[in-house]
Amino acid sequence: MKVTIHDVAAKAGVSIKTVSRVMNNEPSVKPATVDKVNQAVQELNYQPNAAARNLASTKSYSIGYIYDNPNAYYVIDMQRGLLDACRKHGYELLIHPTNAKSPGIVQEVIDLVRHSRLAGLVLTPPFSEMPEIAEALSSINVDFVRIISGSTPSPKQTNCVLVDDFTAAFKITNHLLELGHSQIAFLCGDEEHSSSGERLAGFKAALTKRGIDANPKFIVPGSYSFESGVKGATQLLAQPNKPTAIFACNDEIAAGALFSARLQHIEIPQQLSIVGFENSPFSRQTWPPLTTAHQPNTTIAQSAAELLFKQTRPGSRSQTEDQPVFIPELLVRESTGVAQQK
Amino acid sequence: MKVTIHDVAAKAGVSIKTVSRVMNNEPSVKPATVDKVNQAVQELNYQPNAAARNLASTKSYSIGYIYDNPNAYYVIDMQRGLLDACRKHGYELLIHPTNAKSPGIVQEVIDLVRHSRLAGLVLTPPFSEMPEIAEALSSINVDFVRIISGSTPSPKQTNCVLVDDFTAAFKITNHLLELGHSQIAFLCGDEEHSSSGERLAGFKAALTKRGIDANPKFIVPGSYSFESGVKGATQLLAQPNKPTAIFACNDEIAAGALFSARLQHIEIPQQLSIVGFENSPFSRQTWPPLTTAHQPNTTIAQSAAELLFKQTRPGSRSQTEDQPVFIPELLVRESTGVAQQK
DNA sequence: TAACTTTATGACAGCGCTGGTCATTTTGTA
DNA sequence: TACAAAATGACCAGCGCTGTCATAAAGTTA
Repeated sequence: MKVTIHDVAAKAGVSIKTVSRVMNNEPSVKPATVDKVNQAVQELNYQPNAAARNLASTKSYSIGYIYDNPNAYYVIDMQRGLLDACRKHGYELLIHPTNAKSPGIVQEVIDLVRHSRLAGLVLTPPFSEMPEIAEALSSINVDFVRIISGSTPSPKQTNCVLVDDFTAAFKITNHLLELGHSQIAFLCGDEEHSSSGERLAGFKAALTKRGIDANPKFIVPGSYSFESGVKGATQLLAQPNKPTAIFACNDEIAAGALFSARLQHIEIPQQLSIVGFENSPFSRQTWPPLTTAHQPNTTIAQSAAELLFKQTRPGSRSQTEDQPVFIPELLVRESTGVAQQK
Repeated sequence: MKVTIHDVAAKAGVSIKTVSRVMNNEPSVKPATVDKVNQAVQELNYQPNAAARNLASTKSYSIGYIYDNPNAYYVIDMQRGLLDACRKHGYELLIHPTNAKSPGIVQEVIDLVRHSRLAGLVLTPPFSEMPEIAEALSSINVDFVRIISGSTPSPKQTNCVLVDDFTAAFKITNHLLELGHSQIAFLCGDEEHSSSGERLAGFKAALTKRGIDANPKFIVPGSYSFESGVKGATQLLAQPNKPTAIFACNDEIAAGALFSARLQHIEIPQQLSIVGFENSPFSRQTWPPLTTAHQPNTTIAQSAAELLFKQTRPGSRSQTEDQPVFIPELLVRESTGVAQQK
């Protein structure tokens, strides 16, 4: 019922020390022994007692997830992925909701790490994009992994999981181009979020490749909100020269755009195509459902946690020094259609 | 920097055991000693090490929060409240996302409690409404607190935090009645959720009090989703005898109803009033913003955690034996207006 | 004031694990 | 076959705290 390291040792016919070695990926254990132990672990469903490990070890066995994201769905997904990875490795996850804009945020993070003796931290936007946090953590020698928007792994930032918004946006734009659209507008998200810039860049690149110049009037600044989508789309659709498609920087903006179009009795997708980004739950609930880009947040989170564990326990085997890149995947639904003939 | 119980003991001039007693509100410590220790704790900014406590104690210093709620906003709010309470009492929070409908769910919960040695559990719907879970937890002697829909504290269930959906629904309905509406329809949520039944009951009670009979055709079964709202409202508005107001069982349904009305060029609130329930973030983002009932989820969660701590540590002083009841508060926004003259 | 009960406090073991040291066994290599 | 190298075990201390039980201080009674 309560499985301890002793039970595993007995079952595998080795000493507890060896079990400990296996659990911690320490070197100089024969592969055959590793297998034996792992099998016993499996059969007994052994999970190391995190409290005991934390207490005994100078290193710690818990990682932290700091969040301040109005997007609850994103947080929940991330959490789940982190939790999965933690469970697998016998780590604990400490969640810490906070306010990214609070002036004492850096100190708060440091205190958290110190007090809870965290092995490391997973940072998502906006924290992953705050250089002062990264510097502070480095200076006190705490490992962390950042989930950021980007396409090209750089040797400098080995501790990053990249979400390739650029390529995803490129693909989405291509989808619209293939449907015959050439008058495509872009509704931006918050400027501070690099994801918005990356997506815009991917959008522009796809147009350029087709020899189309992005119409500056069709690029509307805004923020990641429904209201911003309503406002942006209303503005666009009031122009004499209307776009035939709108690329919204995320699903909320797209929902706003959808709403605005509906108000003006514009048929979707017959008269206007709209795409979103993120594949949030409500992108399926709009009418028509949104074409969007799916971000596998749970998987991304898992991968971030794995990367963190590798850093934290350099002794571990399978040292594939990789920097994961995730490309959100195009998800075609009913909000996009063939471009209207002029 | 790393303050332990020994430091506090030295500073206060007592043994570590006494410090431990004070930290746990154990009886039979002289008030003067308590003060001495507390002062030392304050001066050193001592916080007990949760890992060590968990390891040493048969009881544990962490509580669990099991969730399977598609409503991410709800989960995030609950989490925050639980976290606040935990921090205050030096507890840890263990979150466990799972699938409530999985056949092995009861065993899973038991395993979780056993393995992580939880002091107790906070249950929200749907878990709080599953008798088999409550029974299983009772049988293995694990404390838990349920957050459930209800209005009258009962001596039987001392371990409940009540959310008085009945009264809140009553008030919302009154709001509509006061605006002159008499033809009010009700869009139900999932039947399994008792909240839907409670809200309906409150709705009916308010009508009855005004001498109005609820029109059975105006009570539409459904589920807590946008689609359900679209469907229900479409059905209602297709009838020759249309309601002048719709009470949606939650904001998502209300958003769906709003959407349906908009499709049919029905002006809100001039031609039709719509109310939601929950005050979820997007109830502010619809157009017009929804009149709704605000549920203080974070506060509710805090109170649930406090109640749990009291159960877990019966030794503690200030034993106010209360059963908190929260009444969601009417929040009037722009989706409701004076009833149209016929 | 002695004898006894109650209350307050302390000494000590041990929770489950890791880290270190050293001895012993097994394996690989010349 | 001899010897070095790798793999494993035995053992101990200790992480910071609580539980148990023994002991000291205070309060009560006759």
